[in-house]
Amino acid sequence: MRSLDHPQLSSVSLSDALAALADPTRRAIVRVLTDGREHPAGDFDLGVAQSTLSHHMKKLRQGGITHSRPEGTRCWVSLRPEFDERFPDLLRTVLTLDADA
Amino acid sequence: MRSLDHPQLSSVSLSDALAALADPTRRAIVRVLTDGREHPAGDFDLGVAQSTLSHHMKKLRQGGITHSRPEGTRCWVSLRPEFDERFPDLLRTVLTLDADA
DNA sequence: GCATTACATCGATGATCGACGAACATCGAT
DNA sequence: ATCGATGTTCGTCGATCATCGATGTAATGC
Repeated sequence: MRSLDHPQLSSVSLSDALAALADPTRRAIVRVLTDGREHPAGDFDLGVAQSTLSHHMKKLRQGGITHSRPEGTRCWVSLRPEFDERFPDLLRTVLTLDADA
Repeated sequence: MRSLDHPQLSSVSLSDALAALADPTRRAIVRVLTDGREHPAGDFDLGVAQSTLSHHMKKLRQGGITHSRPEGTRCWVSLRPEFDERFPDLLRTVLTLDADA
């Protein structure tokens, strides 16, 4: 798999990040990733077509939230640790609210 | 002016709220409102047409973030205090990040 | 009454969204 | 070399978005 685009965190706007987090499917992905580990993209069975999942992964990458590391036929996804430095408290706050909802 | 629609806070989803906050023009409106006072809608000169501003006001209402109170020919806009109970810390976190950006 | 003010709503436009299936690319295994 | 598995990308769809100008509406002022 060709390597994937990851924006510089400095070029990710708050609007980008919030828009990425505004979708419940994507928040579900992020919640899984909060265990701090890398997950194969196929781990996320969220009731959408595979191409749709790939679309959401792209949005999360572009929002600076996740990192995708292709390895062999698989694609390992994890949170970008620098996201928390760029937007402190945002992820924690949003995920906490989501869990309550 | 006919009275305006304000959703029950319980029926506002986190997705609704985040989508409302994902737009920079709307965040600019919210930031002004954090002084805790009511502002006439006309106070917000954000470089968009009047109809566009009205559209953003509607999105903020539907996101449960603001309250619009028509009085005479004017429309007084303020933050909904219950929003913070529904989504604790969200507004503060987002606005803090926006100010830094 | 009539004009003005302040805002909402309508209708249109072009962009983007989330969704899908199909096609493509890459890799591991046979 | 072929096959199957894993994901990305493409093309398309209907829906929604942000924007505008024009129109509608209700209250105020003359």
